[in-house]
Amino acid sequence: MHEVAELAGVSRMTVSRALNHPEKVKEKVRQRVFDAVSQLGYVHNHLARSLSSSKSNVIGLVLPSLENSIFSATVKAISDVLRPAGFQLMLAESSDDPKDEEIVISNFLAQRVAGLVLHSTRHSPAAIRMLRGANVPVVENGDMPVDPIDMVVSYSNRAAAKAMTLHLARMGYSKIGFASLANPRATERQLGYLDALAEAGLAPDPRRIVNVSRGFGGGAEAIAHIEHVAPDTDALFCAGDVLAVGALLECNRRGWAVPGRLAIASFDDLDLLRHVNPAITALRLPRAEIGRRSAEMLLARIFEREIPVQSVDLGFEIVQRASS
Amino acid sequence: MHEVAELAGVSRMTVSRALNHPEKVKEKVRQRVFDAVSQLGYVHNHLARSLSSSKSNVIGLVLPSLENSIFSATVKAISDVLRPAGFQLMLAESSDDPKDEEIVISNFLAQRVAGLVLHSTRHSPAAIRMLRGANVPVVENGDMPVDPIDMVVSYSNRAAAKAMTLHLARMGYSKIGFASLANPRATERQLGYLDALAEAGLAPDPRRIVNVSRGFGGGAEAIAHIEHVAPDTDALFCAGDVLAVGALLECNRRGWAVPGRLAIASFDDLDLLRHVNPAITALRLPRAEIGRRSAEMLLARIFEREIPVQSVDLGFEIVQRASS
DNA sequence: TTGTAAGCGTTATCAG
DNA sequence: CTGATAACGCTTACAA
Repeated sequence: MHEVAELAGVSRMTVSRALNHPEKVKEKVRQRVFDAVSQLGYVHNHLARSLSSSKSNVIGLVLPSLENSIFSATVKAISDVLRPAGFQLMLAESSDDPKDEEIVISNFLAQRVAGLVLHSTRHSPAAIRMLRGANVPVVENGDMPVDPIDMVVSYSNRAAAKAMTLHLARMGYSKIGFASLANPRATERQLGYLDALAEAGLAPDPRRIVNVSRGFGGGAEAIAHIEHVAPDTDALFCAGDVLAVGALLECNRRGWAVPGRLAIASFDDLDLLRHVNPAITALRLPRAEIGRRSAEMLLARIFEREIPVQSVDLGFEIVQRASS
Repeated sequence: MHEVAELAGVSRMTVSRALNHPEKVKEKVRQRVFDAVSQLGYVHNHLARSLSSSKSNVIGLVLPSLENSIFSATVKAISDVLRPAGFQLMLAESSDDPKDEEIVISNFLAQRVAGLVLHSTRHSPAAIRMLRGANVPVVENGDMPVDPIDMVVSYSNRAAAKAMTLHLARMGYSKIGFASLANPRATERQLGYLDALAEAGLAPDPRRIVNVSRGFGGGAEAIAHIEHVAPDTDALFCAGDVLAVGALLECNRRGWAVPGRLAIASFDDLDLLRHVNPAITALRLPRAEIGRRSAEMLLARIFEREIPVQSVDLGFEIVQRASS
């Protein structure tokens, strides 16, 4: 920057201003500075800038898993809002483990991120303490938390699962099964499923609830479980889209009619669900909208604009298709 | 850090040492420092650390698209190598546009990233100049580049596509079509497809080459194209896994026998390909290995260790399944 | 509109 | 093994 200043015949301060607030520098000087910058191939040092101004332009995002395609819509949406504002995205994985999340958060705070998006609502006490102490804007994403740290943009897993189960019940299915996964969001969904059974006056039957592994294979596991343990199950609600597709493909393989032999419904609506045969009934969740709103709320807070609400429940939508 | 030093009764320098090189500080002092740190809830400032030491602990990753699930295996693998080494991952999207990539790279350089992974091999001249000038370790990923910037970990799109096409030819298919996408990797794959036709003595037929849109819908578009423009096509090689699944599902919908009416093969091997009916023949690419090796090479360079090779071609594998 | 001086929070360097 | 001092490259606050 020193060299740029010399070449442009101004002080370093003027270079800084030309770079950060071009409008505060006379047109002619600004041009000289920009010319010098490109002539010297000067690259601004954001580290020094952030340190000096105590304003960072990095946002941290913590995802339960980097392998899950479900989150890519959220990531993309966040990134799309951040880029034009000149912010960068830092990514890390919590593996749904509060201890791992705590480490990741502490690293992000050490990087002095300007804001944080956490795709989870379960945090270690230490993590919560750090976040509150750091006075950094935080958006939580994965569910509607009971005791939010700061801002929230999400939907309720429990309410959504309940709505879908009730939908199946209203369509006449009375022996509804649930294929679950080992993560806190799936656990909430299972509670919603049970809520709905109670409300619909259907007796819950533990034989119809099965925990399976992630991925398409999990869906096949669920079908095998139904066949052996509760063959009279007439509908299967899957805690994840990939599971639902796996289950459907397994039914196709076995020649089970869907929905004749078994109806299938999915939590979350991947594009794929519309393309399989039959297309799968699903909960459409506003993944992209969640990312967009999260980033916008963060930026609003960073620029000290008013934010209308601290907590946004974006809801969900049931998409009825041929599989139920 | 000042307060930590006071509470521990040492100088700031000793705190810094206790944090960064614990072994260089007497056990007793170290303990006092750590106690003070947790008592005060002190969070190390990596910005200042990086500025002062001119060593950053952030790696930048540029992906063509944040929405493509194909890349998640690479991201995950990179992250898994980086975390234990204390490095963070910064993410950005190039949209396969060299101009966008240039902006993203310049932002990363402004953040003083310690290294860069570029999932692309086409860069703007300005970007190349910046990278060379910055003297930052770079790994290129999406293909084997003709003129690498620095290090390379990849496979050859052209060679892989050629191998798969030859494989189909050897199986007896003689009217092989190609469903392509509008990105540089798909373009290379198309060249490989043409290479193979030439080598197999099959005449290339432009009617059998179709550019489709991304996603499952693109696969259906390809099938529609074949039906109307080149109905005697006996095998379809898809430039992407999602395309291949879309094509297969569309065949199922139309009642086309696969591979009887049309064989299908995929570039890239998603888990899903094994679960559809019939399972789809695919090229298995070492996505995770690419991420792992890329991160390892970057770290080796950063720590000034010897790297055995600058450029690694990890190859590919043909997985023959029921669809061909 | 531009410049001067001080400092952001850390670490490199060298002395003790 | 520990401490004093001077950077690191920029911006804030104020002065001209």
